[in-house]
Amino acid sequence: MSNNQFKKGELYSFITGKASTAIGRRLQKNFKQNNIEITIEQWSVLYHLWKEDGMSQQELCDATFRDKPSITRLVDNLERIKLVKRNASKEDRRKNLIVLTPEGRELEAKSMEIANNTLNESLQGVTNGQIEIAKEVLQMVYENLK
Amino acid sequence: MSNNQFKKGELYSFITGKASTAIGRRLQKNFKQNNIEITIEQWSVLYHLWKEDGMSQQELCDATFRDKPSITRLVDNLERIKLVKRNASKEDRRKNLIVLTPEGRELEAKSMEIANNTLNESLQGVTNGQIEIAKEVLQMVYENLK
DNA sequence: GACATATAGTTGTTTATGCAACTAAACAAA
DNA sequence: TTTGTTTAGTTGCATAAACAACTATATGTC
Repeated sequence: MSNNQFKKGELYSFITGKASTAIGRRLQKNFKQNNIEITIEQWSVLYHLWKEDGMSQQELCDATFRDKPSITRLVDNLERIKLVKRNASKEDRRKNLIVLTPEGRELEAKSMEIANNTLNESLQGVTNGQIEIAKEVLQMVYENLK
Repeated sequence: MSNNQFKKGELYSFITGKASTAIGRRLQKNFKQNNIEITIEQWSVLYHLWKEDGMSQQELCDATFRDKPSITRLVDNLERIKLVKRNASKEDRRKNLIVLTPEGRELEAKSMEIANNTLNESLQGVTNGQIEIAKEVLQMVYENLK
């Protein structure tokens, strides 16, 4: 702790500033330039549905680190622009299963390509080892605060 | 790039999810528990004013990685709760110099103590070296995307 | 079965963000 | 001085977040 002290000051700007979300904003910008009219928040939901269609809203909360109201509204908006649909679960009538529409499924290929390109652009000059450590730190922080 | 590919998938959740802002949210929670009724975004502005009072809004934009409308509104809110005041610059009448009120200055000691405690809590088990690398990665990403 | 409790999701309110369009002052060139 | 450009800041609009309060269904216990 005492050892960390002198380094912490510089961290505050990153934590409270917008630097940590720079990639997300660039991703959204690149989507727009390619006529993909969704927000990164919406994309983060679609991303998990592409891996596993028909997740419940609660599962989407856990996957995206968001709370329930946030997911409710993201799904609202995704439903409004017809990329997903809420299907009532037959096993548990409290649950909505969120399923992709054909339009929602169609977005995967192009948007993943843009995402990969954006990530390459963002991580230029960053080594694999550094990425691993940065990920570990984020994970540990998240675990510490859970 | 090709080398990074397999690791990138796991990154998307962090980038688009809320894990990267977990410390900020915990900080805000800890403020509230100590009856400090400000948001972390407001705190991020105050933090820079404590180091240098009388910054212009543009300087606050650069320091906090925020755009001008964001700072306009953060200063609006900080002025409304009487923690800062806008002073018109005499040298350049386009500029507002943002100065702390006595109430604003008073918040520094207690909130910095809470921030330091929160950071210690968040970074438990993370070594200095790891913190350094995580900071470097964030900095490089930010530079890459500037 | 009846009651308490946990889980899934929604709604209301306040604050912040991203983007584009705007005003006003400063500066530069002719 | 006039005209054009840059810089500082504001406003409008849509989306998202945090938090608390809410409804409805499921589950566990007696």
